[in-house]
Amino acid sequence: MSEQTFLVLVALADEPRHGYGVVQRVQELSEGRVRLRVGTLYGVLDRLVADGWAEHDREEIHQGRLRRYYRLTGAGSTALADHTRRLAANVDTASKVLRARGQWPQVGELRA
Amino acid sequence: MSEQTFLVLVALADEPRHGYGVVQRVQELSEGRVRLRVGTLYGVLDRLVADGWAEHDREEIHQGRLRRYYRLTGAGSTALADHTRRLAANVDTASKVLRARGQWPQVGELRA
DNA sequence: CGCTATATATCGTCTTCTGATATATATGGA
DNA sequence: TCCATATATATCAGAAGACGATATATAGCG
Repeated sequence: MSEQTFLVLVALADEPRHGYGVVQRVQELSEGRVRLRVGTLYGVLDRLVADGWAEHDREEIHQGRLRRYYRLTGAGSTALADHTRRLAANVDTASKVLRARGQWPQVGELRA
Repeated sequence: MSEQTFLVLVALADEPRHGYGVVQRVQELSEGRVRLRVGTLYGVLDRLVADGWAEHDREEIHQGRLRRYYRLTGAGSTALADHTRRLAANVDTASKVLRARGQWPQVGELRA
């Protein structure tokens, strides 16, 4: 799963959001690192719906503009949890190797 | 950075390895989850060298078969550390949201 | 009146992963 | 002896996915 797809799932896990809202939320969540392009967003959203990980929520007219909301499904939530565990395992693996190279904080080092 | 590229970097950070050795190490590191195809491996390796994240090490004949070793560069090591921090931040972000949905262990829950 | 933000959607291109294929030697079992 | 499997390299076509560009349209601000 790409970082883009992952962050869209996190954004939707928070609460149902419309496309543009997802773009903004992803930017917030990644502290500005990931600026989701609309071309990417709609591709991701379509795939999530096709895979049963997200579904259409309501539609709203907000200040004269249409907002199409999406919400996370149970399967999507489970997939997100699974992937997060996978990422955590990778971080664990990498930090062990990096620690041996002196490129990762030793235990207690941050408190020193 | 894809999980494949990430795990190749981790495999090389450990010690210099040849192509086939990387495939095996990645499988170990991911506990069997990621089975790197050779088509993927050589593409990743070529890109790492082109980006200055890995470089050719020695060549050896081992039991009549050629082994072409690759080693991680300083830039590669830094990139790996950066990406690992990024993954850790994503895990942190996702686990907060999942905890609110009751899909992530609460603090202390694992010890209960 | 024009710029920026909000909001949707599509399309071609590029990068990257996958699966298939090719070649070759060593090892172990039938 | 023969065949399958493991080791080891490399290439190529196809598919998936991200990106940048583009299009359309309204609201708000200067």
